[in-house]
Amino acid sequence: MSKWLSTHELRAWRGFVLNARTVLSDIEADLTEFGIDGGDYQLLAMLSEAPEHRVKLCDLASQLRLSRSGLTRRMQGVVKKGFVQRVEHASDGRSAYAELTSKGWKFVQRVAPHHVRSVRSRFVNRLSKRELSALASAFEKLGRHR
Amino acid sequence: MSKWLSTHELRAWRGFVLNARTVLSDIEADLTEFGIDGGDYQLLAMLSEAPEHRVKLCDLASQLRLSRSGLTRRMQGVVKKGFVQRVEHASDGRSAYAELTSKGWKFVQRVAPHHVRSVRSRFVNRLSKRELSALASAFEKLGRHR
DNA sequence: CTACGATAGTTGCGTGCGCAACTATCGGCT
DNA sequence: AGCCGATAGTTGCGCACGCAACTATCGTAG
Repeated sequence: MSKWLSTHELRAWRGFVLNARTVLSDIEADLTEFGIDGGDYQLLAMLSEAPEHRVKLCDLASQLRLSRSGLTRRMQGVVKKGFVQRVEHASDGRSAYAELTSKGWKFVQRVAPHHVRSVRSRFVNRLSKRELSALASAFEKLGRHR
Repeated sequence: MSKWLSTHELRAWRGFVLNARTVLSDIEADLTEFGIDGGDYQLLAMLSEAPEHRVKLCDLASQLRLSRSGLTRRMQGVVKKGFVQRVEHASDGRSAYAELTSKGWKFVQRVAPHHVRSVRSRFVNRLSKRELSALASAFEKLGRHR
């Protein structure tokens, strides 16, 4: 294991560190016409896929890779927009749920196809099948270590 | 081309969007003991590799995927730390260069091996050769579209 | 030479985030 | 029952960033 990165290793790392943010923020920019940003979309997407459209706040924070305080502020936004409501936990006075409202659910259904097109044109369609499946397994490995 | 993402496509996209930031900030966290963050390191690394250790500010901004104002603030930090000096352009009164000081150069040489170890342990070593080369070509493609 | 669009960099402002400190609640141990 | 560490969520604060507006300079067309 050399002191430096090999050419391949460096290309992968450099490409990743330089371009990852850019791709993400380009795709995020396509959401602004709907009045939300990427963080809001991720949150709504998580709730959409959850049973009963609700997730405990602390679980939501870790699924979204947000700090607890970060999620608190995220929630303020989507609650104010009427897409999510806070539901107190029945038996645990500390916890609460985030629950998709029907307005939020309709909103996701309306926006998702546009977002999917955006992800296709800026990400999926630019990559080969081989690259896509390598990325899938790579980021699953990288995410597992936590 | 379906309205939705296939399983593979979704795994790649979800993995990427959820884990990319985390990996980056974990590696960034390993730099705090040296008193800099990832943005500073990238800037210093760019200068280290440039001829004469100097790059025009506007080129530096685009290489680092920073806005011009973002670079202005970055520069304030590394200049104050004494790692970089600003050099006015001789014949163009608008432009200026960022140039690595000898202190900055020594600093990079000292920190780089630790950073490489960090990148290895949190990124390179967790991935297979196949995944690495797929990532390299993938992010080069994604970066080219701008 | 002058005028004007383009380019380089800075500044004011708003935003999203993490960290640390705080409050409130829970659950186990004695 | 009472205590205490762990857990859930909020708040104050600071930071890095982008956008838009601004200044200064450049280069070119007339």
